[in-house]
Amino acid sequence: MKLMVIDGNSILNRAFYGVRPLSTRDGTPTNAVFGFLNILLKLIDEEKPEALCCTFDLKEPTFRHKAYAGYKAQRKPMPEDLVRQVPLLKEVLDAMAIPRYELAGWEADDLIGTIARVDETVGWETVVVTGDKDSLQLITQHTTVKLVTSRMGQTTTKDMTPAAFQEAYGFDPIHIIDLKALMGDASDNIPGVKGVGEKTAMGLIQLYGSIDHLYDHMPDICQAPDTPAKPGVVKKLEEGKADAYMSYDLATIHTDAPLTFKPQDAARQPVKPELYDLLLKLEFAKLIERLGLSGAQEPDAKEKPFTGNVSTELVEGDTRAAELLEDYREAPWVGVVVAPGFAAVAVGHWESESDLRTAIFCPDRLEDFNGFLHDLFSPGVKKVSHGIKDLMYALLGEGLSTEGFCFDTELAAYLLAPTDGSYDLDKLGMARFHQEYPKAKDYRDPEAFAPLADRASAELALSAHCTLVCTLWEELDAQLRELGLDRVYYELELPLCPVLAGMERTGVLVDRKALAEFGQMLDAQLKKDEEAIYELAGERFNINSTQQLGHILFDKLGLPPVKKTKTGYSTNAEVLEKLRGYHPILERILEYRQYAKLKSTYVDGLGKVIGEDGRIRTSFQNTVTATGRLSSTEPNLQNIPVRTELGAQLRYMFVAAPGNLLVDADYSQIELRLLAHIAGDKTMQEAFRSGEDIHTATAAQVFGVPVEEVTPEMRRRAKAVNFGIVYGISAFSLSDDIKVSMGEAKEYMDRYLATFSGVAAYQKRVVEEARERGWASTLMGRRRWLPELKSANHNLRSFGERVALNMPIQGAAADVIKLAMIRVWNAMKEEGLRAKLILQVHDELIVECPEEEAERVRALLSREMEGAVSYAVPLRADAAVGKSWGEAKG
DNA sequence: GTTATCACG
DNA sequence: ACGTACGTGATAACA
Repeated sequence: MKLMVIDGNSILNRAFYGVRPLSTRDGTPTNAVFGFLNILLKLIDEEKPEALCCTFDLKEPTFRHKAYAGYKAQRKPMPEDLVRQVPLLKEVLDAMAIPRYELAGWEADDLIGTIARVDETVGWETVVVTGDKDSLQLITQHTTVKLVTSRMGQTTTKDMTPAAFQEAYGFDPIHIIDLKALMGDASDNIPGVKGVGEKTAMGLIQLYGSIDHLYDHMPDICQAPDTPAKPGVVKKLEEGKADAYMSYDLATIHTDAPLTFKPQDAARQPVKPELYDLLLKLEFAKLIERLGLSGAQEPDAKEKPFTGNVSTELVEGDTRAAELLEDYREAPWVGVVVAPGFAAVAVGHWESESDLRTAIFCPDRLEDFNGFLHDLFSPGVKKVSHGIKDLMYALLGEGLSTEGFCFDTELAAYLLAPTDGSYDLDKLGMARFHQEYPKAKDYRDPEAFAPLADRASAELALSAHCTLVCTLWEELDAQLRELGLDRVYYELELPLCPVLAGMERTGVLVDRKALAEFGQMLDAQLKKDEEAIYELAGERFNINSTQQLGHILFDKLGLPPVKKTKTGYSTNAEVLEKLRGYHPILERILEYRQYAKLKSTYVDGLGKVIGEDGRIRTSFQNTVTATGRLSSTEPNLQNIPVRTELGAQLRYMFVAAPGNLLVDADYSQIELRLLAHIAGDKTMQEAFRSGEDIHTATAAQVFGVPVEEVTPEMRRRAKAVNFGIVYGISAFSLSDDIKVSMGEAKEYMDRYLATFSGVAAYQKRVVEEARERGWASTLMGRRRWLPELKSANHNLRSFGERVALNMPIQGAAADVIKLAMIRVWNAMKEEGLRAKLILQVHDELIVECPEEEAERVRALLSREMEGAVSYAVPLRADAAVGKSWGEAKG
């Protein structure tokens, strides 16, 4: 029989620092509880203990530490956000029927020790779960300690058995007390022997085992062969003997706490019904699902989404449909949810203030249905939906209009919290109404609609989601206005949706034949490299495996490992480049890697998604990035190679259709220009107005030489500093990037900030402001929440500061090009052009148009992009025409 | 599912 | 004392 005892404070603490900040909608921090429960569930899964309990420290000064009053407690106080989660966790544990043990005057370690001792006497095994090494002394044949470390949401555990401990420390677990007696433990206020540190103490304990034994051999420890004792240690040990024995007592876990405990008391029990409500309150939807919980009773009336009634109607027959359409035309808005392939459509609207009607239309008679769709999606019916860009893409495929959409709940939820990651309707409903809703996949998946048996539940989901859209959107709208996000929403994001849907629908033509030939060439090269590599390595292995490659390079060939990853040797391009001169295999591997990347990701990857018409249709995600940029998936067309000559050949395979041309326009240095404007830095603004290359101009300023005397190296460094400034750099990273000493990097940055004093002042201002407000924002008001700035974790806080520096710049650039896209779209429409926007790559737009329009489009693109905003520094957008992307760009 | 690598701005 | 640049997505290996 096995009992698992959890060191509550320790694990909660690890979880707090290991899990990114999370909170409920009302601001209650929950990350530590979340992390704790994840660890707990994982361990229960792994260990399957028959009994389970948890121990906690109480705040009072503890029994053991009182014994040594001379040592003042100097433990840092727990951060406020962690303190608040302790009672929450205890509540959850109670609801899970997991007994808690806490005793005034006794440390958690003592309670754990006592529990483990009781277990042993009655023949139970004990697994101690903790993040602290203090408990290691409890290890016996029947007691193992699971050491938990948690970082970036990843939990790793290490099972410390007597053997594992021996392996790691070189002595028996019980002697960890002796070790601490010598070296002390600052975090536990154990002094140890003055002048004896970890190295010496380890050596001595490995050799002598206990301090008793050590002091018995005291005078001659320096004579022993292989002694770790340096001269002078004997004296220190003798002087510190009293300290050593006192520390020994302090370090000893007491296993005699007055606890009435039997392992049977902690036997696993079913969870209590309260758990569901509690987890709901904490907004742990995933955990509820994982535990298979559901509410025992009907949800509380006040938790209902609204007080009105919902009626759902399955619409059959076009007479009824036509009737309802009349209502929809008159309603100020209707909520619309569509199943894939228009298998079914749910429409909701308020019939009176308290009566919401949802109607589900099914395409039993496809012809009538198409007529219905045509009317429903006409500009006159104002529609609210969830994820309208995708819906518009589908509408375009059916030849339907994309006009008349007045709200998108998904887009709104994204703008309100752009780092949340996903904005499924059921999640939004859960967060708002503390109620469970069907998952979207229930009906979005075309498969879900196919079998007749699933149809009813799919309809139910449709209706529920339609209700959600109807009841959520006005509140989301109010929140947008409250946060000043309404202009970004209504003037930027919403009007961009039809533009994106159109781009996706148009797609981009790919020269299949050229791509295939390129692939064959790569294959041939790959084969050559492969053989050469096997020859040079003396064996065949999987070159794609970093593990096997690391073994060949660093173990077999004996090359010096430059860098390590957490799993082994690093073999990335930077490392291989550095080792290049040492062995001919390295260039081959570098070359192989380049070819392999091009082949697998681009030639094969793109080849797989070319449509029947030869065009590739990416999906531009508008609810993904934290800064407001778009992202491109399936395939990603925003990372097509360009930096190497070989890779850039791919761009010549993205072509215009016969009789057409591509026009490519990109902003020149948009982020730095925006920085100059936002920071109000006159020097930098002037540098841009002078028309000089900005990196050269920067170099001239920073190095104090005339522009003509700027060397390529100076320009390269200035460029790196410019980039670094935009990213919120540290001197360390800059030095790493441009391979100069830290001091030199610091020097560059100081000179840069002295030259561009406006930027320096801005940097200070923007971080402080973000810290005070809790968010960073762009000129147009796009917002990113930055709870990291208040984190107790230094790394997280620094990250928050860099983001506070970067987001307003990257975000502003994203805002500008989004605005430009809308302008370009409108202008092309107004001028009656057949030109079509097809791609956006952050600071670059690509249009396909009939040959005869190309010149006009080129001028239009430059004009509309440059005129999107009017700031202190003019924006520049260069446009060029070509038969292919490569041609138009080059 | 996570990790390492590498493609882009 | 600490750990190190912002934002993305796809692939192959490995657990």
